Amino acid sequence: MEILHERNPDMATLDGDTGREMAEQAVTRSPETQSAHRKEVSPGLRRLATLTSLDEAELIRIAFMAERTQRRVKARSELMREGDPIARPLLILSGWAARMRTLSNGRRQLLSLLLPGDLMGIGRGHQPVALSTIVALTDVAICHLPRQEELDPDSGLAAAYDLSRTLDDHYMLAQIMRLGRLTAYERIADFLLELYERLEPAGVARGGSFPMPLTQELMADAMGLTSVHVNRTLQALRREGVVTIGNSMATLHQPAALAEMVGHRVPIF
Amino acid sequence: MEILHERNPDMATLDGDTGREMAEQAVTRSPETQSAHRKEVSPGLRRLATLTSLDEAELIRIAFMAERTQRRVKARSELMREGDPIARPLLILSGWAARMRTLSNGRRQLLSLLLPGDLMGIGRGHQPVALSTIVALTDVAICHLPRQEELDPDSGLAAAYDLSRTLDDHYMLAQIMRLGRLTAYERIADFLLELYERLEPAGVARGGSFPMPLTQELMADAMGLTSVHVNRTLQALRREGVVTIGNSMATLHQPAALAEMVGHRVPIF
DNA sequence: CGACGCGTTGAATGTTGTCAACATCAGTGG
DNA sequence: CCACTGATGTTGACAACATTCAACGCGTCG
Repeated sequence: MEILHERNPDMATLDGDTGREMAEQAVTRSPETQSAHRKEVSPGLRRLATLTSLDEAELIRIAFMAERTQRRVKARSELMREGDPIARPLLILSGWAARMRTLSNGRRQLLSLLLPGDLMGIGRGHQPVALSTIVALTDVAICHLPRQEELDPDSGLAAAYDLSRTLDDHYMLAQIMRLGRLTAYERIADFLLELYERLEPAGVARGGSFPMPLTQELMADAMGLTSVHVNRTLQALRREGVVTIGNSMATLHQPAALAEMVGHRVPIF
Repeated sequence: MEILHERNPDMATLDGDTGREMAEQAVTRSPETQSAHRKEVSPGLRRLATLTSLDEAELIRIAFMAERTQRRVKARSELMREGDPIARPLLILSGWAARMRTLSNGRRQLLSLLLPGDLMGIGRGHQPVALSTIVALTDVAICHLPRQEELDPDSGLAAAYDLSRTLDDHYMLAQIMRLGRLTAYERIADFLLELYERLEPAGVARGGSFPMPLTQELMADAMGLTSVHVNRTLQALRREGVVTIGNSMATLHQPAALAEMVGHRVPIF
């Protein structure tokens, strides 16, 4: 089994770099301006903007803050360890991370995924503490965002925080359903559907296709299975033409039909 | 399979009755006053008071509000349905409830338990919506509490809301670990340990013993197993002298040793 | 080249689910 | 008071699902 976890990575090393033109671009983004330099907006900011309607001034402030506070983290390093105090909210600008827990005997469970546009540490109360270790699954870019108390309660960002928490909960419940009551086949199908659904607003998924950086072993840790069984189940899904996986990409060929088949549910908001 | 769910019970029927002397008693409660009428405080209020230090004035207000707004709900009825708006926070004064979801084919999963002192609808944002149906597993008494926005942010109750949310999350993560990576034997042991741990501050568990109103089928729904397998696994636990179950009570004989054996973790706060 | 991570495969084993039957008990109504 | 009913717990035989262990291919990277 491969080993994740490498405490204290270069979290504090590199600064800005991709955040360069974010501010202007964020401002530029309006429903009509669909192409051009719009591409350069980070997936995380794009996804954040889909959560609520953010006005121009807010977008500028967020984009600047993202630029100023951006950090890059290498795959496999720990973003956060269980019990750590969380000083300020963090936004995932790009890359994948996950909350995980490991048992003494080595069994490992991925608790929830953190994808571009997801927030960490907007939790609960004034002294939030990480409830689980967070590991970067790919190279990840993150930035700080204002604490909830610093926000105008009626601002778009405050609403985005609220919605983000609700979605977190929704996906935790989905995870519980998967692990408790779905077969391996259904779990994987449901999981892939969720990935597509969550990546799409970040602008990194289109037409049923999305990046799939997870190894089969990590998928196994996410689904409470072994990597061998994930492998065999993926083969079944491929054989049936449901999905194509390879080259770090996945494609769902009949998302709607598949969702129907495995009873996949989308968030109700 | 037994059918839960009975939409719209007599939620709106009976009023106060056990809440009679709550106010005085709540006030009376101080570390020294251990016995006497103290017994009459509802498990839910007792548990709530253990979450943070509530000053006298706060206790009085809460106890009065509990008395004024108390409702009783019969076992098997729905307290709330997925998608319902949640007008105000609810506190469980006594009895057990659960968040559950059912799949089209009848498979059912208990997502999380709600025990005396647990809160519902302190969720997220200003327009919280129930993410899952909530079913009363036993007869339940509930009451309203103030909305977070109505509280002094520095009050003990606000702190209790924060802590309650954190604990909710903790127990959801525990549920994910159980379902994803524990064997049936470990799941049940871990679950029983959690029950004891959560019921103790409500004053309804002592010396390893606690009320156990769940049928084996409900335990199965909680643990992602079948009732037949729960039955067999419970027999193993009994045979090994780990637990005694019967007469709607359960007793753990070596909680500490059991926790060690199955790697059970307690909340870190 | 060698080491390593990752995906793949086969065979054997283990765990959990399914189906069906029966025991017990509490409650219900004749 | 008894027969009936329904919910719950229990058991056995069997099937299905998932894990384990071990091995190998393939590509990447140093």
